[in-house]
Amino acid sequence: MKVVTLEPSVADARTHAQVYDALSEDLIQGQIPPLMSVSLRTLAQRYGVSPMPVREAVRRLIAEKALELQPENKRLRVPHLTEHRLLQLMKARQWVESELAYLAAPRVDAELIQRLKDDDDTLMKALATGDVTAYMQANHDFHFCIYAHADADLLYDMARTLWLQAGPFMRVVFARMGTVHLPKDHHQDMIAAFERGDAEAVRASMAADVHEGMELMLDALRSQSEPDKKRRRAGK
Amino acid sequence: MKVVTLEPSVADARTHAQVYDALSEDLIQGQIPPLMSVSLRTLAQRYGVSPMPVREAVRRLIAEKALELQPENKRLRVPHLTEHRLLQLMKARQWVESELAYLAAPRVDAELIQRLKDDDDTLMKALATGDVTAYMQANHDFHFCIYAHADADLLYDMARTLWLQAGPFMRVVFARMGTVHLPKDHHQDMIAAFERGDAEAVRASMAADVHEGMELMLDALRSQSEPDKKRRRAGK
DNA sequence: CGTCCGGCATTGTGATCACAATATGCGCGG
DNA sequence: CCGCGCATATTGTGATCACAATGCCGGACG
Repeated sequence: MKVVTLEPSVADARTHAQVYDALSEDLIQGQIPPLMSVSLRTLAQRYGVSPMPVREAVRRLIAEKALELQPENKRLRVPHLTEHRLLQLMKARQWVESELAYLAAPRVDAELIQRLKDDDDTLMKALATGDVTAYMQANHDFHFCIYAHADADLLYDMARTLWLQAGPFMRVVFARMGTVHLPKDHHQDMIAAFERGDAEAVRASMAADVHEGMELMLDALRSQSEPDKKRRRAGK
Repeated sequence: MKVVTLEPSVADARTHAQVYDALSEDLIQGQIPPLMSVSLRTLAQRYGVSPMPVREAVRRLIAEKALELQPENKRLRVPHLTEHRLLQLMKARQWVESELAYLAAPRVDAELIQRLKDDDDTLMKALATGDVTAYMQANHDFHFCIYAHADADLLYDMARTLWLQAGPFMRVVFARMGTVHLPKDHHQDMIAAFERGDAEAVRASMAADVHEGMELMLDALRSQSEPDKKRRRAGK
């Protein structure tokens, strides 16, 4: 596995925090597929640090259910999403993220609007070119630069945790879909609602957007049923 | 600080998990007041283990925001609840816990009903005698034996995390109130709704119960304003 | 050729040590 | 009596080692 230099910008930050940031970004972007096994020493080597800070970062990610410790194996891996769990994720995401959008609505400024439009642009471009990574990135940025304006750190962290859980599987789905399927652009509606200052419409758009995205994942989960039990390993 | 032997029943369980369980129970019960400083070595001594498993347990509790690492000090303590944060906690608790109650409604059996009645009994007794600890315990049991029936582990864990954050402050408030103030018994309504199988009524009762409890905490937070800046230490 | 089994490598966990940063407590000077 | 500064203790963090448990791989046997 490729060695990644982890954000040398803030040398002051604690190592385990840097590892956490790097690892969680990889997970949200879906760089590490579901059921992939990882190990403390492997990750330590990957990020060029000792196993110690990795243990702390991983412990936190386990608490956030972005990683799991298999009870029988006691080995570390990226969790698999069951339909049952995905349904709960959908409910939670719908409430948390529509609430966040609702809270952000009265606080948006022209700068945010422009940024949202730009993000949506790059998102559409990524869809056109079939660049899954760019799509994931743009979609993430679109949502979270809204949430950052809600001035609600607790809800923000809840949303982040939920994305952390959905991330790996989201990547798989969108990669499979080939980015062909673009159901309807709730993002445009949302931007328009922001410009009108219509908080309720913003909330509805966000709920619809999340619902549709998760519905896609749900379909993919149901269709794939039981084709593969492949347990990919971390080694190069 | 008193030394606590941590659940010798399951000797197989990992030490850090036992420490986590013990520590989180103490926090939910409000045994450790807000702004109390703790330290890895102190806790290790308290539970009779080495600092290592404590580090892991604490790391998880930090992730769940039941503990915080002061950015300036880099020292460990129980977080203080601001009004801003408490409002978010209230919103989140209302949604998550009323949803859990709603999901549990069709799954209740006679046994659960009886247990809820018993719990409510001991809760009333605790109120009468002014036993804050017993009240906290009974109230916690009442709520979570409902949530356990919802078959929704993700939402259940969200609720647990929210209680973890509210716990220490809840204790302070109820201790101050002297358990005198008993606004209205939503628990009775809820039990009745469970017996009727009226899921919507259950949801409403739970939302009202949570709302009222948090409103109490909100009042207490506003009234106390800025009386004390005491920073209690962990030492005996 | 298939299957079991035995040894080796790798895993997570816990303990202990080192270290820089900070708080704490004591004594001195005012 | 009160504030201030310095020495000491305590803190979180990271590194390294030990160990039991499990996975993995290869050879031997049927």
